[in-house]
Amino acid sequence: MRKKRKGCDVPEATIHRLPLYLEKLKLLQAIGVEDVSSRQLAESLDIKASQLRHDFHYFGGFSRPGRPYQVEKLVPALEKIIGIDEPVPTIIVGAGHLGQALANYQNLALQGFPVCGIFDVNPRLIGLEIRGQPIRDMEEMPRVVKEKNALIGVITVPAQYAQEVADRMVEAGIVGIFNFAPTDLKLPEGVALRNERMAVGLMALSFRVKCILESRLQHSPADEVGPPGESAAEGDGNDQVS
Amino acid sequence: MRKKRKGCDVPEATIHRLPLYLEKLKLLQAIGVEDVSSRQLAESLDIKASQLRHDFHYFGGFSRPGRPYQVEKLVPALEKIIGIDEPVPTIIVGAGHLGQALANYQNLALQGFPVCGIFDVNPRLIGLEIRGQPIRDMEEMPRVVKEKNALIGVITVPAQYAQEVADRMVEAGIVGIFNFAPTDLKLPEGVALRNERMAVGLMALSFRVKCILESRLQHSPADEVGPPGESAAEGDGNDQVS
DNA sequence: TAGATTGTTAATCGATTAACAATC
DNA sequence: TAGATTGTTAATCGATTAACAATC
Repeated sequence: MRKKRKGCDVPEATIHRLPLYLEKLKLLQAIGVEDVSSRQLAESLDIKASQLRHDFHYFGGFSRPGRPYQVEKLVPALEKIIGIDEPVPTIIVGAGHLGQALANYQNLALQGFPVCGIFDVNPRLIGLEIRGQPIRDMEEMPRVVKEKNALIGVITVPAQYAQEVADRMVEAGIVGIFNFAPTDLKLPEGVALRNERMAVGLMALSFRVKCILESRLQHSPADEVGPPGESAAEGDGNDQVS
Repeated sequence: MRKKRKGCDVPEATIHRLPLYLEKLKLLQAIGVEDVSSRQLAESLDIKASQLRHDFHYFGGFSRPGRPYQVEKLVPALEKIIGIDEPVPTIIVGAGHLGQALANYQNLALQGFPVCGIFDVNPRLIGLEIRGQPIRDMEEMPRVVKEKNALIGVITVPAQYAQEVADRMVEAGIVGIFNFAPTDLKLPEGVALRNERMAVGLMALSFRVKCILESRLQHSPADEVGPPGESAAEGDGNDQVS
């Protein structure tokens, strides 16, 4: 017994690859592929086969050794691991442009996160319907969370209200918070947090863009547009320079 | 001369921390703080001071040794490194809910990414104004990119159109692509890509939520809601279990 | 059997952290 | 000077990759 705290001491990097594996496997499933080897699957994701097997090894028992993976078995196995083998009821607090956009985004439900409540404090928004669902008064949030057993809460309010919203979510029983507000939320133990900061992503991209522009200047001074290359690439799920 | 390809061989992890440093420093600047030590700054971001200094060391010359950092100097230095010392003109292709939400998000411009064009192919959307800017026909995109010197393109179209949009952006001269569509884009060399997949983030969160629920069951079987803890935490900019 | 494949351990690589001389 | 701080190198840690026995 080394470090076996539940089934949860899995590296961050591995956790972030699980959804990518699942996505690719669902595509294969859709076109009727039955078996897939670690080499094939890894290749299509631009990673090493040994990394994929190493990742799967944290959970184990996806295949018999010597035989490739069966898509039909691997898909539900990954869904179980990720925790979306049954729908994860999700609420959205903040019915501004972003909140409404998310509520409208049908893919969320398809991927296992049905929106079971949208809330705001703005009386002008309350009552509006989005995909058959009314925007509700924030006061109703705790009741809805309990009724629908909502587990995940998405925060799309302005930064100054985010902490208060988070506190009320936690009190209502929300277990995971998906935060779009650019603030550092303080949460009690036993609540998961993921910050989704678009500005951070844009700035990382900007850094690369700056590097590319600089290298263009070096290679072809006085050119308006650099010469287009040819190679292509996909990444670890986020970003890279092609 | 070991590995000195331009100024761009900086670890991913470091690049992603730069925006966080900048954000915190701007907050300090706003409340009139003049000097800040690596220890203070690192503490407020829940990282080690040595990591912060190590990160800065890739660029160097932010302070004289022995003296703390001067906020007034560090802010513009970081902006320069990230590439937002002057505004980075940005276009959005796809004026659906998400595209409109982003176009409305004033913070983008404030953080250095003014939206200089919003495009779609849907005639019902073309002509609508968002914050004084009309949604334009996709055909106009190349012209606008050239006129405004747009560098970054945001893709908020359905997945099946994303590759075509990306191709046209690259042809028009876009250097960095911020992709919200859940597809693997193939890009020529010399174009930076960042995928912003909300589903991936939600699934990583779901994994944690599942772990938390399991551990609650272990500790207090037959309890409806686990006992709230107390500690708090901030992360590396993304996610963690508190 | 021969070839292909997995699960699993060991080797490599890179990022984080610690240590400390140089500086103020 | 003594205390605090940085820049920078070395030590540690963790994640990726390679290797290979076991299996089909």
